[in-house]
Amino acid sequence: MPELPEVETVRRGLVPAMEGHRIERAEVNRPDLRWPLPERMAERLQGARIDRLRRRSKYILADLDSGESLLIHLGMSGRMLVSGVTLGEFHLDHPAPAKHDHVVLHMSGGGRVTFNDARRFGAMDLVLTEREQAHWLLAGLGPEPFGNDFHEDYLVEALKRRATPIKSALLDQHIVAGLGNIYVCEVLHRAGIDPRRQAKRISNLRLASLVPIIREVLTEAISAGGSSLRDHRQADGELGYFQHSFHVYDREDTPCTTCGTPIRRIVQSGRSTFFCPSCQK
DNA sequence: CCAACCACCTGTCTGC
DNA sequence: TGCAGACAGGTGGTTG
Repeated sequence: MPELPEVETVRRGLVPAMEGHRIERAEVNRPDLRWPLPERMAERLQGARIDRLRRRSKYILADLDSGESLLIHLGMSGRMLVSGVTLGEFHLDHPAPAKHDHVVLHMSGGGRVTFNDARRFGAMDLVLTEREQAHWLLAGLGPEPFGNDFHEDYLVEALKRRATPIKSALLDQHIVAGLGNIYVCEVLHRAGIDPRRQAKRISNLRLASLVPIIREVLTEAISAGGSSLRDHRQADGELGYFQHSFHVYDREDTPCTTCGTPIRRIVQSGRSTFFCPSCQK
């Protein structure tokens, strides 16, 4: 599922079940996700109250009253399913146990959060909240797209000597955190930039234009509840609908919404890139 | 610094 | 229906 808008959507979906509630019991069905779960994770979680749910890049951080934060990454296929809470008029019933339900958090208040991840590229760890910035998974991350550290001068400086294709540069989490394959493709289409172009061969003006475009695309995607590919659902079971707003991603051979030229698919550093060969120069 | 690969896993779809 | 192969929203790592 998860680029920044999907992770943010998941975070918001988890709030009613988790924030302000205690973890009565942590059920661990598989201790090996992408990496082994932290030592004694179930015991360290049991009884802890979750004071706040935050997001950093594509990570969710659940701050516990024990002074630790539970760090969650969804990888490619990870999902967080919420049940046992009432949202407006709808009660979310507990689902039947499913294949790949690796961790289940039983919350006070009757809520339940199920981490399901078929491919097990996802991860969880516990980190001291006040030291989280030094955590090896977070330490190297670039600025948040919506943060004050992400601005035109920063991005121009970060990109203007890079020989790598702009597509690869924007996927690089050291440069800006949170973009993934979908949103990089969409951003470059909106910016009219050829994904194959070397970052350093793009004018400062055009590089700077990426800042507001990145924010626009991500904002629109978050408003839509993210993108639901292949029927992946959000935390409350709802489908995001930003996929209906894609201009290039997963649209190979369909006409460009701007000029009608067929969208092309190429592979860059092992990932599919979709772009309009006519609008993007 | 960078490109090109590999690794980690499972599920789904396509073409034969 | 079976089967092989390609592909999937991520990311850490090695090699040249």
